[in-house]
Amino acid sequence: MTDDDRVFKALADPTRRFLLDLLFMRDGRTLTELESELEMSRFGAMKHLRVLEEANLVVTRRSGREKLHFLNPVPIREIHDRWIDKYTELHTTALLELKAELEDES
Amino acid sequence: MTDDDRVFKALADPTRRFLLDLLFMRDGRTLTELESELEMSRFGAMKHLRVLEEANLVVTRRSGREKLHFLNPVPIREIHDRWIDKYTELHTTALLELKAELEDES
DNA sequence: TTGACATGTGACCATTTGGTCACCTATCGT
DNA sequence: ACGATAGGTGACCAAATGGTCACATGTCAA
Repeated sequence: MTDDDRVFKALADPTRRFLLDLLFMRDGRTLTELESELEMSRFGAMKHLRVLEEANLVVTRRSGREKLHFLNPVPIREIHDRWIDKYTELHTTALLELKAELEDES
Repeated sequence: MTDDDRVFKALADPTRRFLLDLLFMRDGRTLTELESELEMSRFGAMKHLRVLEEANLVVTRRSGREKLHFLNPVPIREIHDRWIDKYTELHTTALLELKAELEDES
């Protein structure tokens, strides 16, 4: 399994994306705190966090019996750079802004 | 299935990422041309292209009996914007440049 | 030191996914 | 018209994935 395979497989699950959303809002949470936000057992949450950690999307630090989780944005940025050409980036941004405007109006 | 679920599931497979790489290099290819680059049957390739199209990562245009495929960068950009904070973006870019330098040296 | 708490492991099962095939429709060039 | 070419559908099977549980380890606080 390659590095980028791990990243994309990790992002493929909605629960794991939700965990990243939680950490994007506030970093440094424990497993127990994150698990309380999910609709599944602690074991399910732990399995998902492990996948995120192996993909390097989440980095952790131990503090006594607690394990703190932090979001790492680097792999996300690498996805962007893989398929967004520097020269078309401005164009893509303009399209996104147009889309946002249209959705605001509707 | 939500829009972003389709996008991430589509990106989860290495063959589909390779198809995006091919289209990133050169747009407007037919199914037959893309299939010739893969190690699988035409049906496999077609199934993958269909998934990419339903995720809006690839858009198509018919021309006679041929179907031309184009890369659409918008969903990729949306992934980036979901977890990369405008304020930390510069920092992340710096980290990536550092990483690239280290890999060049090794 | 003892009980409660935070985290970790391996086995297990239901569902989803990747890939192939037989067969079909539509369009091109002669 | 007709063979060759480009693309499309539904069924099918092996392998991977999401989730749970019984059980285990390490750490805190009184």
